[in-house]
Amino acid sequence: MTLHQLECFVLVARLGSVRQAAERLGISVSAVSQAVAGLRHELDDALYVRSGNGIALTPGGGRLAARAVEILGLTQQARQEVREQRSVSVLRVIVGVRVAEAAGALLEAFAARNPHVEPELTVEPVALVAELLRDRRADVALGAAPGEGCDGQAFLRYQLVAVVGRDHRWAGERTLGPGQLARLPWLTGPFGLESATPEARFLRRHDLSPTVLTYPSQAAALDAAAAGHGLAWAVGHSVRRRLERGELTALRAPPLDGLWHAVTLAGESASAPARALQRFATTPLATQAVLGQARGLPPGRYRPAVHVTLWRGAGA
Amino acid sequence: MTLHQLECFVLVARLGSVRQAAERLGISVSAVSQAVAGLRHELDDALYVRSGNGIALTPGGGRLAARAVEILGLTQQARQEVREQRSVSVLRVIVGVRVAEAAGALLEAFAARNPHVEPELTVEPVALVAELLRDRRADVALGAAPGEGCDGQAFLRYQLVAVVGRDHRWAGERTLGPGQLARLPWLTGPFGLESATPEARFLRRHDLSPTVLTYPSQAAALDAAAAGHGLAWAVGHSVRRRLERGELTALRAPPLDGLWHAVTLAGESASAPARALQRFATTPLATQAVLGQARGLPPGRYRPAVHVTLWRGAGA
DNA sequence: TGGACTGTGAAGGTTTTGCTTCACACCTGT
DNA sequence: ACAGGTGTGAAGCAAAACCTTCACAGTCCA
Repeated sequence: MTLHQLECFVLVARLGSVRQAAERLGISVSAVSQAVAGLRHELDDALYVRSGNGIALTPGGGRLAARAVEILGLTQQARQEVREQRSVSVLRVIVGVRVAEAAGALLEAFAARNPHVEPELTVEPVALVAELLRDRRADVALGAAPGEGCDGQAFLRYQLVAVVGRDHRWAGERTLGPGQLARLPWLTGPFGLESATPEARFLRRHDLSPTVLTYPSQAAALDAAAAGHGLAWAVGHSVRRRLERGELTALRAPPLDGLWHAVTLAGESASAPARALQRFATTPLATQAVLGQARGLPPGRYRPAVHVTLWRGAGA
Repeated sequence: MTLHQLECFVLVARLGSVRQAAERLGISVSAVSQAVAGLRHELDDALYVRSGNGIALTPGGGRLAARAVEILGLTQQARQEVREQRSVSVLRVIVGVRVAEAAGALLEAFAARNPHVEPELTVEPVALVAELLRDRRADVALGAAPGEGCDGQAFLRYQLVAVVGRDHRWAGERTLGPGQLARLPWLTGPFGLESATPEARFLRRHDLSPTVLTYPSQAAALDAAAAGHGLAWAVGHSVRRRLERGELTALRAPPLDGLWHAVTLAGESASAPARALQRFATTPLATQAVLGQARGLPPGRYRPAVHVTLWRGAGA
């Protein structure tokens, strides 16, 4: 698979015709056909079939076209990024869903004091975080406890509280045991109940398995809890205001404790900005940013490309 | 720029040493060095500098390494995706932030009746949607009115209402004119106030420019409005329950009307699944899914890779 | 100050890529 | 049936990609 082959194929897929693609590229029809033939052979998929007066992509061809466009877009982006902003380093930070809200404020504060660093935040399943760090897909991980080969620095102790809607029949009524908590549906963020989280450990310890419902975001799961659809675990300080306003009610159950770490690769492998963020996370300034209310930013500060795949297939 | 070159460079960046990269690849040191030299020349950046007993990446080198890992990961993913699930077509759907919540339910309903199609949802700035569709970065766009060369099908009329917190001094008090609305801060989702939205048109019509604050998600902006930080525009039916519960209050102001479309490329260019989704969007079933309360899904249905870039630089 | 080590670059050879031309198979519409 | 179109594959050739070897310039350490 070469970029050249992908370029040819994308054009064929776009224009729906080998001839037109060849014309556009200024080369012969046969050259294009052969480039695609290379892909076809390597991937063992027809990619497209002749259909009447043109071609029609196979499902595999469609998938390849989709990814190929992304790949070519990224190469373009890479070229551009390297050329521009030569003095600014990119710092790739990954977090689990729960840390994500807090991480925004933390990175803002960090970026404000480190103008030569551009943080880039990606949300991933907690279980993947260590692997992504090891594969150099990211420079710093926030949240997960450090795995082997990694160097972690604890920066915030937090409490998870179980919350339900205001009018829930259990609201504030009495002290609830583990078994009772598991009788409500548990409402979670997009990755479901992740096994590395305090609430998952809690379930394992008590050998319980409540119904789990996933929502496209942590905020949506909380809204669903507020609407009375079940129970959600939230970081204490982040829902304090909503509890005060009475939109949510904390259940009388023992809160779960957790500890967030700033993790980098061990030893020499970590970059200087990565170390700097790790150090910064432990400062009072950072703590203040994380604990503070979510504040709006002037426009043009976020450039998110949120990408959600509705995923069919056997669980997992 | 070839994939081979990127592979070499990524390994050098990871291992921090040309020699080790060469060893790992089973080729000579010089071969690796030359591969990188190709990139170096093309991108006009040193990529790394010799530093003591090894190398240190330049900022540009760091950026390239980051993107290169993504690119190589995508090629891997492409290979795998084409091999697996030969019978399932991927359908790339793009939406603006506001449609995003509703689109999840719609795609779920669509996927349930079209087992051979796997929808993939991406959130993009409204202004880019038409361009992305034309560039074949997506198969269907939901929300934006159809541009030229596209084929749009209106499927839902909605109302935007201006909401504030429960205890806001303006809550339910009197009828508010445009000028008064603009005196509050407007709280928006991640892309800020997008010019193609009804509320932006409203502002242009009355030549107003309120303070705008952006939040990392639409839900976060609404939460901020509930907390009294300003005004947010929300799709009427999606906040009905929160209004009933009194968490939010609708201002007495004329609501703004909008119309969502399902847009594909015109004529033959649209794929069969794209057309199918477009047709589906206009059915009562789809309407019901969109208007219904956000419901939780069984775990393992979402596979989001949310990716947020904190972006520095001159506005825009 | 050597010696060991690291990365760079030129020279040279082999393999692969990428292109064109040509022959051919297939579909379409008259 | 036939011409006009489309995509495929073999043959051949020029260009490049890719590798190795070798010479060389820095850096580190005894």
